[in-house]
Amino acid sequence: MSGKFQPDTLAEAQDRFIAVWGQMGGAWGITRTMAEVHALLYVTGEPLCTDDVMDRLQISRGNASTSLRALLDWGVVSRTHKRGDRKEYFAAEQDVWTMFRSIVRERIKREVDPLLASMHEIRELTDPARRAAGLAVDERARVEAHNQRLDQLLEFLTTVERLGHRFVSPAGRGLQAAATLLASKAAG
Amino acid sequence: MSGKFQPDTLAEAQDRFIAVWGQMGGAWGITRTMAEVHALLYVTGEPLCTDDVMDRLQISRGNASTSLRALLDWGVVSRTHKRGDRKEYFAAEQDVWTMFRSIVRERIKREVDPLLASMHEIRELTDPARRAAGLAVDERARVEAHNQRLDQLLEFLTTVERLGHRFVSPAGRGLQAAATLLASKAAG
DNA sequence: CATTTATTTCAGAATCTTCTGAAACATTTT
DNA sequence: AAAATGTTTCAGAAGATTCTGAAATAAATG
Repeated sequence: MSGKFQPDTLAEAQDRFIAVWGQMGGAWGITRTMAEVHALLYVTGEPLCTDDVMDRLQISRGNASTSLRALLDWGVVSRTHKRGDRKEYFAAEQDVWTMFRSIVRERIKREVDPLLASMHEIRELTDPARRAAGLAVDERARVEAHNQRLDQLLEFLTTVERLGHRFVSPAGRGLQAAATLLASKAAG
Repeated sequence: MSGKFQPDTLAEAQDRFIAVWGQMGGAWGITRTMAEVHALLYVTGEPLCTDDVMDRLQISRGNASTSLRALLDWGVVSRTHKRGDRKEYFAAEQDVWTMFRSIVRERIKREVDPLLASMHEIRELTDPARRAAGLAVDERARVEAHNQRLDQLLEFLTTVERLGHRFVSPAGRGLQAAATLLASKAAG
């Protein structure tokens, strides 16, 4: 016993943060391990090499390599090197808003944009100019209601996509400020 | 052949929408089937019973029941009845913004709030007033850097949580308008 | 250019998630 | 209160995802 101070309190806090962050990753469609690796790099604050990650998280080399690569692709982690050391080191982006901006950018690119493209294709299937000729009136009404539903969704998704782009763009600092303000207690 | 008009163009458009919406569900942490059931109810626009869902999506009764129940819990689908019919029918919320508001409300409640609670707990582990006494200076510096990182994240998550609440609240129509405006081409 | 060191890849294993189908439960009708 | 109809639950099966570990590849060193 060494009095009030536990020498590994910091390590414990890190571990718990890693666990919680990993859990969250799972709920939002990225793998738990990938989120854990990110959490480790973020909470550590300094560059770690593959072996550091393997040892701390108790995962295989393959898994560590794959997760680090994925984090690089997302743009939330970058490579570094140490003088006189052949290994690669990895460091997480330390600014939370910048990190979040990267995540938004990638998710729009990977999920929203393809979804919008598909939705436009689907919408064209029932484009009245090309398809409605010769329909019975009730069928025509059904197609029109369908089109209204798709259009509503398309408009919504387009708004989301535009907001996202604006947030992500260099000028998007403004949106960050707006968000902070809108979320403040003052803005009633 | 019946000329230009394909009698099942509507059904094809619905099926493709269901597929695309289901796929998206997977990427955002809800099950594909649940998203498909929701897509079916949304795109159909009228109440369907369990058997309708089973037949159209080719899934088991258990799966249909569970998915519908989950959608009810999320608040994006509601129960209905038909006169002279003992079955329950299910209809999706038809307003996209209302639907999205429900999703945001639930995700904050289920994922952001618990995350914030855990983060506060973790932050307290390294609360300087209680823990820093008697640390070597370098260790103390490390703990302080750690605390700054957690605080940054906590502040960010709190902003997200507040924005979400404001969006979801009855007064949140204002935020919807703001979002639409900010995403418009006009707002340069 | 052979050796050492570091990184990536990927087939199969382990694990986790989702689905089925039948039994249990609930409700309404006769 | 028995029968008929509709709904939920859940154990095990099916399926999908993630992980391991060793082989292949790449890069640096002497």
